[in-house]
Amino acid sequence: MNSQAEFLPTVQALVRCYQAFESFSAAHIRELGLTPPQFDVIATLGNTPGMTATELGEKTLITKGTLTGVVDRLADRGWVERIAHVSDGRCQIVRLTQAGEALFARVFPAHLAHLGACFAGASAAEHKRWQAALRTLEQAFRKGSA
Amino acid sequence: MNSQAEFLPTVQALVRCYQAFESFSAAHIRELGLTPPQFDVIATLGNTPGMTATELGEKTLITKGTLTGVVDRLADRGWVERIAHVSDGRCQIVRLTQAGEALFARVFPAHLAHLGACFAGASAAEHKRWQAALRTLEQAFRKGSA
DNA sequence: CCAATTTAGTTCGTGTTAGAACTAATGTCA
DNA sequence: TGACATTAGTTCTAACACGAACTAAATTGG
Repeated sequence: MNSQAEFLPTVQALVRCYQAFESFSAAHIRELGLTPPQFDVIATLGNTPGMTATELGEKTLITKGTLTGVVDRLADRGWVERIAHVSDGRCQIVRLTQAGEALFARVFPAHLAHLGACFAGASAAEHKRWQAALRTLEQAFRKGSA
Repeated sequence: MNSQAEFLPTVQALVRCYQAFESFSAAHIRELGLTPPQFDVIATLGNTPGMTATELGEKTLITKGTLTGVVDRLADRGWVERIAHVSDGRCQIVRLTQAGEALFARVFPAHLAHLGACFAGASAAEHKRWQAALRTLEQAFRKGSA
């Protein structure tokens, strides 16, 4: 056990860093007329032939109950469609419509550029450091939950 | 501009790390009978004489519209109370009740211990590395949004 | 082949989230 | 002092989050 909660600054730094990213990213996504989960779904479906809802949920980290509603709203706007699975009657394939592909082509590069602007001065070595730190920290939490 | 979106792995690592923390932390908080924002409020008010709702929102990163509802539910359960500010009629002080203090004494150390278990093998040097990385990364996002 | 279990997705309840519009109290400044 | 702007908090809407209960379709074991 840790004596004096010396890990608290680490946790706080993680939360603050994530919040900074989230608000920076979400503000731009909203300008594009989407919510963050909607953008995630569009970005995940882009350049694919579609996938099952379960698979989509795993990639976007959206739980299945929530995903139903997100896909509903995207389908209402004509950006995605649900298609019956060929061999498994329980599954359905979610994929972009033509309008969805057009949306993807418009918003995905724009959002990448928006994020990329934060890293204009970052070296490859710095990215390595960030990734190494984040991965060891992630492992600490996964180890804890095992 | 970055040539090939070399920053994407960094962003993905951040999101994955945060999600790992969040799900590990939230699962325990729910076992304690609270939601994460409720826990944040209780933890922030603990060992203080109370504070204004605005100040509480700044510390917990909960926006004011949301905070109204969170404090409502905590007040319904008798853990916090709203008190008129002495000199400023617009403000109110939110503080723990006696039951709230007892709750704080029970859940705050328990949750710290839960989080601390993740870091049983982490050295002080490792914490320094994590914090340094997270702070420079946070700065990148804040610089971007400036 | 059929009962029991598993899996995919929806629905439901409670709570959180952001932003915008709103009310009330306070400050500012000419 | 009185119009004007600022600040604190609430309310409202649309959407998301999670877990649990539910339906339907597949799979498995005997």
